[in-house]
Amino acid sequence: MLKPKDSYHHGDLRAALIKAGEAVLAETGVAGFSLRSVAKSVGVSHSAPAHHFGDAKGLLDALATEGFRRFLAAMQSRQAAEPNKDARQQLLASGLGYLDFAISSPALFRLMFSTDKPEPKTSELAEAAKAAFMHLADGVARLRGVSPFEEPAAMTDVMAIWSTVHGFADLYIAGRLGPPEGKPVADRDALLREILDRAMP
Amino acid sequence: MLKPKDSYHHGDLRAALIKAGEAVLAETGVAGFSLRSVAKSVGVSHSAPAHHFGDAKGLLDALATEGFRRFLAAMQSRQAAEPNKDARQQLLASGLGYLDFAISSPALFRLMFSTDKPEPKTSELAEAAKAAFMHLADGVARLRGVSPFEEPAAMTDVMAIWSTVHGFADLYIAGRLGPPEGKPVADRDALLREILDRAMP
DNA sequence: AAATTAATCTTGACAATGACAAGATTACGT
DNA sequence: ACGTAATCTTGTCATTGTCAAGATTAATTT
Repeated sequence: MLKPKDSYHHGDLRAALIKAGEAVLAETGVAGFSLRSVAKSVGVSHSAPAHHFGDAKGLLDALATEGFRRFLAAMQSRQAAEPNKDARQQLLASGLGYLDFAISSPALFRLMFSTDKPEPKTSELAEAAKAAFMHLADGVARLRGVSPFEEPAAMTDVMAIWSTVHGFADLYIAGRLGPPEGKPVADRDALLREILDRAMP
Repeated sequence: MLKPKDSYHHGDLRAALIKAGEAVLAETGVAGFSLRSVAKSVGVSHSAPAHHFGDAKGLLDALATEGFRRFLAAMQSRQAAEPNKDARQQLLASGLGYLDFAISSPALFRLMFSTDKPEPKTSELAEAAKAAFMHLADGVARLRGVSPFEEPAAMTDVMAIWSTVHGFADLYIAGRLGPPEGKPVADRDALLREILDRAMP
């Protein structure tokens, strides 16, 4: 898995482009994102990414896919920190992980939710996004004791919880809910807990 | 205020560019937006917009400013439809107007909240955005009988309500809350009412 | 092991774009 | 009427996405 930089073939270009793409996205935002800048930061020609991702949208889709996986991992990580709590506390913990991810990767978070919902075919992006959604649906199922896909009231809970945490995260990273910097994690978490608690009466 | 197309000066180019810019934004999204395409659709040279808006960000800021004004008008319009209701129903009506705007102008809505919160200087964008926020703050003040700027609990209400309706709108226009098309307005409104109601216990 | 095929990456080109500079045309104030 | 400022055009350059053609290396077959 080495990357001999003096050889014609890179060896692991696809992974390197994704990694560099995330860095460019984090630094410049989606506006300053360009295929050529990513290629340059990896040290390959401007046209090398095309073979792995097709066009620009292909690389952005790959970044969003990787983003959804880390997004799910962030929610699970917060849950794992308090394994013995009840379903409600587990669901709140997921919400905190949701916010963690948005704050740690705001541009990627925006990218993931800016594109229209991908076709539910067998695309990796659609699968990764669905896995994250299923995490929420499972959490509500445990809270209510019934699947949201069978009980409309539980699906309403899903939408209420999702809307609340998503709106909070989106407004937070836009700097519209308070001072962009400074608020310690404890306060931020407590605020989201209180607000999110209302969404699951 | 006529627009003699055969004269050297346009006469009302600034307004025409904003109008055309909104059309381009609605059709192609922010990704396909370009200064030159807007200029071409108005029938002026590719460099004409620069004198009125400086660079591309200048035009986008102007579009966002106009967007916030119509955004506020959409909320007030829904409120005006039921003038004799109590503060809670008025606030819910504002939320429906929030969603109305997001659905009618999704690309513009995304633009308005995608940029970082503008500097609170005397920019028109910051003023228009603040006016929309003040509408929400006033609604909560009427509901609770105290200003959110004096009572932290009321400010928490503001954040809860804003997060909920914003998240719902953002997920809705991304096609993630249900079928992108088809749902009649009545169902959509009823769903948002029920969810938003939880945010103001 | 040698040859053929496939995959990977480079080079070159083209049109579209944002930004800038310089000039042409018109409006406006004195 | 004159001079100044505002408005708009033309021309240019660097950057970008996309495509086509070729060079290099890896994989597969024989």
